[in-house]
Amino acid sequence: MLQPNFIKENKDKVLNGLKVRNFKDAHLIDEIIDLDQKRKEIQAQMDNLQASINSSSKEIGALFQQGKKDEAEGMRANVGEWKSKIKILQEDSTKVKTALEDALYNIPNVPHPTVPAGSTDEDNEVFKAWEGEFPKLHEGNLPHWELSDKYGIFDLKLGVKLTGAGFPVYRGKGAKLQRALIAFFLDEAEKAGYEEFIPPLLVNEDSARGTGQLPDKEGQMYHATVDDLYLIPTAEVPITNVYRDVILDEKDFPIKMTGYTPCFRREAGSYGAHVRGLNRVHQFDKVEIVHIEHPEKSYDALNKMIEHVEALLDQLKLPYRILRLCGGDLGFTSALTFDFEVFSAAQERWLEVSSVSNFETFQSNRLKLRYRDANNKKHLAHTLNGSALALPRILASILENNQTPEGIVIPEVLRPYTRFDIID
RNA sequence: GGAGAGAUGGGUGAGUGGCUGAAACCACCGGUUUGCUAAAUCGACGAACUUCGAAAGGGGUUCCGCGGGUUCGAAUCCCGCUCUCUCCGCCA
Repeated sequence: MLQPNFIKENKDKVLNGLKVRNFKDAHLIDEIIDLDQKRKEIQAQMDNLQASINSSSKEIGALFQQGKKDEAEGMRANVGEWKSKIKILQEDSTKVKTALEDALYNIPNVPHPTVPAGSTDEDNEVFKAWEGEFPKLHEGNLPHWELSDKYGIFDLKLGVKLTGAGFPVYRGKGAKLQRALIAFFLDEAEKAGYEEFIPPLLVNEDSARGTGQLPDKEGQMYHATVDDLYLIPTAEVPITNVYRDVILDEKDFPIKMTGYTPCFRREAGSYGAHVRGLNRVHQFDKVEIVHIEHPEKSYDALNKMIEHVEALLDQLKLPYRILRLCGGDLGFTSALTFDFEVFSAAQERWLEVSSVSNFETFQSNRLKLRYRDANNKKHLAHTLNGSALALPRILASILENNQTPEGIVIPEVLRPYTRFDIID
């Protein structure tokens, strides 16, 4: 969520940013400025009345003590009048604040200047193309879901029986490979200086609001209504919320956290083409990395996170490319996002496996995540996160790219974890 | 799930209707002192909104778990909620 003052002071910048996103409701900007002004005016009136009440109350107390009841009674009448005025103002104030908040919740983050204009994923910029070789597959190669059936790696039909569509059951060497990937990703994150967390998989409304899943993406989360908790769609939510309502010291930066969690996404309305196999599921595993940074250093941090994800893909020897998301494809809360796509050779498709974003102060404003500078002034910190990495599509591309007539060859870096080198 | 107790500033903890944004102690920070470490001593020390100011800083309002109520006046009284702790039950 943007701050009203920021919007007021950077109106042109905000409007231009919204244009890059193809954002239609630009009128909300003026509305916000007006509502905020109105809010201040009402508040000032209320404060003045309250100040009068407070000082009168003191006098009344003194008068009673001195036994001057008549004078005191007279002042009580005034106070009563002021109180009813405040009550009326209070209602206005609530209305204005609600309207202001609603409007603010509808303004997405201002894109970074390097974000290209555009409306769909076709307008994303290829930031780094793949310049190496693409895997050459043997005759009769198969997409990963058929490989899975052949070798017994994961079972979607069994998932339907146990839960429903989109809940894969990994078994045998498939399960071990999954565990190996998680351990590999976590170990690499640890080497890069991230502290590992195992957070709760259910979060409360405050947390979901803090990172911006609510109210924007309510329909994407599973909601356990009896206890009013949400299944996390990504570890970003609990891990970033560790620092909700925290005032950091400048020297605490950078804060680097990682965690493996299953992720739950309803993916409402996204059935159809290209969702076969593991391409899109309701529950998947992911290792997430989160940075909390000083505003001046957050883009350096973003670069480091990109390098970290690249190193993972290099080590797995998967062909990948990096996209800089255009305004239209950029997430609501993000200022700049790079997507990583891995080439899955049997489907001959690029599959998104990671998304690395800088949210600048958009999340920290909701989170009330601040730091004190050298002069003891408080400022909002910057938050960033990225997948490092999301498992299902990595698994899909490993299966497809590494298939041979003899079986599926395990990438070398994973063998210490799997303790087998082929699935046959 | 049943019974009871509690929730005050970074921590411990006082405060039961006005003099309390909040004692005291500890921690943190700044100064003085000291052969070093330590100790001693003095001072500053919460947050949000807002207003004046170039800034330093000053003013107003709000905040003692959250929400509502009583009252001229609430940390203090009343109601609802949430959470924590203790005991019992159940249990990986």
